[in-house]
Amino acid sequence: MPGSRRAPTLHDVARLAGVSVSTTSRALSDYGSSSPDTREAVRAAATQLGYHRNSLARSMITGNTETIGVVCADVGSPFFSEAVRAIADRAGTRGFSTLIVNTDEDLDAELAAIDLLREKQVDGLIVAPADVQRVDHLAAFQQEGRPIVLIDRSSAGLKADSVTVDDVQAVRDAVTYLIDRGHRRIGIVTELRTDREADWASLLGNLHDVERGTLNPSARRLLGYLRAHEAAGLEVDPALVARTGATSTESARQATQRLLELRRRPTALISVDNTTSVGAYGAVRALGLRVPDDVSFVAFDNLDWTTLVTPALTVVEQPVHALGVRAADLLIGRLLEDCSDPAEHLLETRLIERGSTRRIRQRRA
Amino acid sequence: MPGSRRAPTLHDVARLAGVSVSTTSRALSDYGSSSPDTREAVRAAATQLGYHRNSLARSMITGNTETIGVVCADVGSPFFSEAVRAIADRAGTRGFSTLIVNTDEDLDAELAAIDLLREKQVDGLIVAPADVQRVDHLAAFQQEGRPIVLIDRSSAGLKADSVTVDDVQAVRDAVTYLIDRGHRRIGIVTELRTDREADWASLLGNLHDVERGTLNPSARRLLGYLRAHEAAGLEVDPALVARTGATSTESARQATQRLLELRRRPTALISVDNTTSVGAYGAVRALGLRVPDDVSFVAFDNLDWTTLVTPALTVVEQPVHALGVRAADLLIGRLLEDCSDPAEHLLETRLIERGSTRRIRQRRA
DNA sequence: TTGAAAGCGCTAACAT
DNA sequence: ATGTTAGCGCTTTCAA
Repeated sequence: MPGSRRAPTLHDVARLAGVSVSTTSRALSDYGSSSPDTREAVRAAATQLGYHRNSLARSMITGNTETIGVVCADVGSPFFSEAVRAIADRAGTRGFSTLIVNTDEDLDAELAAIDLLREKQVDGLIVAPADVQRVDHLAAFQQEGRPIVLIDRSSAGLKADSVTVDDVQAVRDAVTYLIDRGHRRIGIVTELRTDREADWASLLGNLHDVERGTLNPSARRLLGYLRAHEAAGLEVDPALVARTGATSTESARQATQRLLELRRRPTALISVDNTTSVGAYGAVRALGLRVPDDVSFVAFDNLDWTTLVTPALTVVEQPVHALGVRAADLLIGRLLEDCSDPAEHLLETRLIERGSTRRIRQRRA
Repeated sequence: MPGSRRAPTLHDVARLAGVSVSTTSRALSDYGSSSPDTREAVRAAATQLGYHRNSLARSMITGNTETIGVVCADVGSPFFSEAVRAIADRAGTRGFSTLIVNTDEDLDAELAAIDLLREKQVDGLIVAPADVQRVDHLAAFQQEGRPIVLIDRSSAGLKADSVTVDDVQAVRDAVTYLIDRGHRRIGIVTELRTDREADWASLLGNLHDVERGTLNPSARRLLGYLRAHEAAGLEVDPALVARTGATSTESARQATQRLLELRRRPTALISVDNTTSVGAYGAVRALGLRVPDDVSFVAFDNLDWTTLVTPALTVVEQPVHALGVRAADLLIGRLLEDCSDPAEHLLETRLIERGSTRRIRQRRA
């Protein structure tokens, strides 16, 4: 590189200012004490040389980097990008930087990410774990004295703060909303990656034994769907659960398409996140179905586009920005002082009624 | 924090393995040479202690952190979130971490971001400058021997690689497409922040003197609009340029609404980015206008939702992911070896025809 | 208020 | 192949 001259160090500034390195350090970091005169002189020397502190060296001594790591599935997704935006901003105003790693919900990638971030000496982590049941690596990280805050998911296996929405309740409410409007065949499009989750039928038996923090979000949301049915005394037709195995709109589209081609087509559809919303709505459109005349639709997440389609979609809104801010605040709180017990922080969702659902007359059974 | 015992260092591992620190370092980093036996012993000791290297210490010596900084307006936006996703992934596979800072297109925030990243000793920067005309701080950063790659915008004031699309041409083509289909009153919704840009009428005079790298993207896209008209021998009615002063969909919505309420309403509309697309399309919907019967519509950026509305929108697609990958590769290339002259890398856009434009019969003047 | 000296955890010459 | 030594740039005792 051109102009690759060595960056000026404290030493250089000290020499120019005619004082010692330690005095220079004090004058610049205003810690300890230094006379106004020296401070002035040092500052002048620093500017003259274009000095910038090397925070690596500082971190080596202080033991913290003022950097937090964010580990999530995909910063490219609407959910995480907004959350990360909130995290980075909040952290920034509180003096912390943000390192990002994507995992694509892959556990191995997550392991590697944690290792990397540990080596970079991040002070703490905000994580959306790929699998809330496999969190040993996170526990190990905590054991090293570095706090973790979970976002979007909580884990029964980890004593850590978590910032989530009550998604079981959110979907339960949304499905109840549909049931109240006469819907009896409600399709749900959800992502179930693990075998245990895919075997959701087994959850039906012991619906209430399912602990918090043992299911990933989309499985939890399915649980909300099941509970709504149970509460209404309705059976769930397994055919109405469209499972996608991977995080892709295309996969969701296909699963939804199969659902909508059932002989007894569902009269309503609910999705559980951005991806399934886009995929499911895409399938509805591809089949030329009218919303809400042919099928009612409730989407998860209040994205821009849900107000741009006709009719605008009724959605379950998550306070995404607030989730990020809260996660950042919790983590930094722990870093700075707070030694209270970890807690689960639940933020409120909101069902925003728009035009994509309609009341239907129940057919007789 | 519980379990806050000091993390094991090379020293600890060395002692346990019964060799010197430098041997340990060599064995672990496989640099220099070490016998298989020692390597084995050292590895064992390391695992036993749960040793993890401190890359801060390493960076202090090697002089690089294997970390790149990304400075953009908003990781929460569809464009940057996808670009950042691509950057982080590519960088990750090449052994680099990614620090993110948002600027909201604010120059002061950008200045602060650069300072911060410099202190954190990032090896290089990928930047979407808030103002392509004010890049002294970026030049200074380069002077310190650290490379910068510009993304989404190039700057005449900076000798740096840039990865962009030819947005002038892209919009010019899109507008020409509309003109060819008989449109004579084409509205454009664009963001012009600087006075110079807002005074775009002056650009009309010396259309061809406008250098690359002196206009921000949305102004460049306006330029494409102007050139298309010029090439077709058409006058531009200034009333057809809806200016939004800030990056917000609401601002774009309002500007578009005013445009659509003109006595002589435009027969077609083009937007210049995500924000203006959402805002403009929202205005169309709010006014109850039909696309393309009442107004044709071409959106910039091929977002999910553009295929979910009816009819699906004709769009100008940018290869967002590829922009990110290329930017990361260029930067890392510079970091590793490449000393060639900086270049402007133009990736191709594509006009994807869908159903939102129609051919109209020209009214006689 | 200031300076000298120690050292954070590691790598890189240089000996051996 | 291994150990010794000397730092990287900074903060932080401790004495003066």
